[in-house]
Amino acid sequence: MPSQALLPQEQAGGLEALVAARRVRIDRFRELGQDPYPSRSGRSHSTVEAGAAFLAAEAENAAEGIQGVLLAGRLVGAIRRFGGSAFVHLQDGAGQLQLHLRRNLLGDDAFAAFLDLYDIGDFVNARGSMFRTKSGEISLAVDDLRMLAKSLLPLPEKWHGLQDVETRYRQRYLDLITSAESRERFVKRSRILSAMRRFLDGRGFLEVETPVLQPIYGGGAARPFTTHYHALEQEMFLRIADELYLKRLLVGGFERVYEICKDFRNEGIDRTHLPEFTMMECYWAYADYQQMLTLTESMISGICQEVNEGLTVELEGRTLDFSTPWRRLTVRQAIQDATGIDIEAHWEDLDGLRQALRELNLACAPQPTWARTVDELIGEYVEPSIWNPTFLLDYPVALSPLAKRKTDDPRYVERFEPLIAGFELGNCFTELNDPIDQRGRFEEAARQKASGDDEAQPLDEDFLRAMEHGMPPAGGLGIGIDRLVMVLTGTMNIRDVVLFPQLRQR
RNA sequence: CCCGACGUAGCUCAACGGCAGAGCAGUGGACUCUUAAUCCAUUGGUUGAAGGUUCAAAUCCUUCCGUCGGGACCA
Repeated sequence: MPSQALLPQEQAGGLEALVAARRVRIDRFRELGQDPYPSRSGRSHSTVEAGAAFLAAEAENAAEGIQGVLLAGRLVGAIRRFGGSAFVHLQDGAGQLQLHLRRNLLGDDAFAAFLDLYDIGDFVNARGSMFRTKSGEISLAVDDLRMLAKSLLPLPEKWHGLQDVETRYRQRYLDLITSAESRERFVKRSRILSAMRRFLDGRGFLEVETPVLQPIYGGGAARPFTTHYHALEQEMFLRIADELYLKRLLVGGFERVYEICKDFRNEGIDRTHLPEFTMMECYWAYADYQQMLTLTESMISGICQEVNEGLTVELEGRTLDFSTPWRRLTVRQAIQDATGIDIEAHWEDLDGLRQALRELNLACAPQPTWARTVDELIGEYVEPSIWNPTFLLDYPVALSPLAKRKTDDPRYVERFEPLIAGFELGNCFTELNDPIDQRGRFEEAARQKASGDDEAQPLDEDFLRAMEHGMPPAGGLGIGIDRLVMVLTGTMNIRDVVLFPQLRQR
């Protein structure tokens, strides 16, 4: 047996010894004329299909009929050896199934080879017949076992799993192998995305792609990542939003468009922010923000119903209720409820608003403009007070350079944000399509930038030219996909819904 | 960027100024229905890195690296 040959390497100790022992086994496979990394494999059933087939046959008293089942997957957990037999679980993309290996079924040589040459973590083909153990677990009695891919490094321990947060992010594959919960969360993320695409496709929206690298960034307030494009010898920005390009498509005659893509914002990381995040933006010509509101409500509640088979989600021990209709609340009312301040009493009066804050002893980081101060009040006092899905409506025009004014009160714009679990899930407004008003708002933003607001958007002449050719009235909506996945999966940290969150390079 | 906590065997964790340990995994052995298998034996360490204090440092101090939490910045 090859175990004799392991002794010298064993003295090396630690991980090196574990790897050295497995390398010896790879050599042993080759000495036996077997390829430890064969190109061909086979499969007749997934683990779940095999279990289902067995149950169906058992119901007809024909359980012996399930023979010649060929599984493919990874050995996981622990090998439970009993001299002449052994148990181990095989995990594939669908689930797990227990394998029972017996000397009298496999033969002496094959059984010895299993004990000596196979490790937890290896990919194998296992062929056999289905049966139920004495303790009732549906299992495969293996009559042929083949190596598909020998592993060199050990998997995390079976009982505690992978606890180290950093390793879970840096080596996500280990997290996925050992944590069914994590695996299911990412499966659900995928289902949420496909449900959203089905919803939008079903309403006549066209999925499009727009530039990630942009010569001028816009469509939001954020610091961008910058890069240099050598061939054109010019500075470029990674997009902070795709809004201005999607609107160009409205100008071009597409009436319903959407894009699901990564946006990049050069800002800090916390439970609800990552510098690289996924956004869905959609634009609907001839619709306004009220129609978009209905669309948002039915889309998100519909997705929740579809992926969770219900309208409630448990998050941090509390219940989120996605039943429609969601609560509606104006910005003015929400700020008044949360702080006692009526923003109309200090309209576009930065000093007056600051004075009111001081009088009420409200902690609020100093902001360079009136608009940013109102924004700060929403972020500090309104958002944390919201739990169930709520539409925050009607923002002051100074906060929203791309939104259309309300016809009955031009101090405000037709805009809402859906708030859930203390944070904003998205942003929506009736899009500004008056090119003269749009130019004025850009110029106002440029003045704010000059007066210290380094997040204000730069003027985009090319976009203005598009709008000057005529843009239909439209509603536009953006939904933060990562945050949507958080609330629909009951996850309180955005890093747990992103497969490979950014970490500092080590 | 600031404050705090943490970093020990492949994994999960002890030891908190006095010989660096356990469980799991691994290795050798017993065992043909286990599922955290059991039993016997056993390998495995630059205690994140560098420096300092001390007779003696995983432990105390300094700097650096990394992660987490909070703040700052920020949708």
